[in-house]
Amino acid sequence: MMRTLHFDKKTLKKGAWSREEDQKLINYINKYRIWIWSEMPKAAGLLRSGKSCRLRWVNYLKPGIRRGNFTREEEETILNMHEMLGNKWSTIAAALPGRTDNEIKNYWHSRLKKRLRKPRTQSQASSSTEVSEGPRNVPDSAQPPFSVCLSPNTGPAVWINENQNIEANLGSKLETFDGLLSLCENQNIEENLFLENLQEMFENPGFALPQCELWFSEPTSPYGFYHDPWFNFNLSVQSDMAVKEPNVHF
DNA sequence: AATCGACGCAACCGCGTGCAG
DNA sequence: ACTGCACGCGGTTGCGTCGAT
Repeated sequence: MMRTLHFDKKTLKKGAWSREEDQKLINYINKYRIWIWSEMPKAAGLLRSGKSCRLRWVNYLKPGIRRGNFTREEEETILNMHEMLGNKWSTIAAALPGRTDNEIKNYWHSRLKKRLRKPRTQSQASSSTEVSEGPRNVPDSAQPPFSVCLSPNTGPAVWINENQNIEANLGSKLETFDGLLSLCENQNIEENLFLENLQEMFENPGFALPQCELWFSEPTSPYGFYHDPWFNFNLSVQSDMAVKEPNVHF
């Protein structure tokens, strides 16, 4: 066999990437597209490990990567998904088109984590519960009954919050708003604001569920870290990525 | 103007997993 | 079944920047 390493580790360059290195990587990938990371650095004329090349491409050079400030909606998607999933950065990144897991992870550690420790006002935070790493430390009595994830890949799934991220796959796909209503009825989800918003999306001709990923959750803790309406109803729709991105898989 | 600490971000490291031989 | 490599993910580090003193 086997695939061989092409560089002595001692000769590999580390640290910040130069413009020239970036350009070599971009040129190579634009030209050949399909590669084996461990072999491509040599072919591209780079004295880097495949790992380093992959990281540079995935986190920085890949087309479609969005940089700069996170929107409020993105922040809330991160907060809600982190509450449900914990430090599953790649999963969270999949719900935020153009954002990388590394960027989300950095953003979490540098900004959002602190926000969780600082409830906005005294009245909004009735307890002085310290928030730790991982899923938000919400008192059990304050947990919403469950959160729902609709994914074209997995089908609808319910996270039962009392038991922390236990997934109950409902085993059927939702392709219509009526289907969603049935789901909510079956699961005793009360109709409220989020359903109205979802209906608009289902009825939008440009909206095709198989190409979308929806995340939403029941209104969050009454003990509250955030009580604004935009937080209580958080929804991220990932409808445009599959449509706009060329059908190329790296 | 110089120093220092906090912060943000890019990159590295180590580990788990999957796969080929 | 076993071995070893590549890849992807999450944790961590280190450097550059900026603001306070």
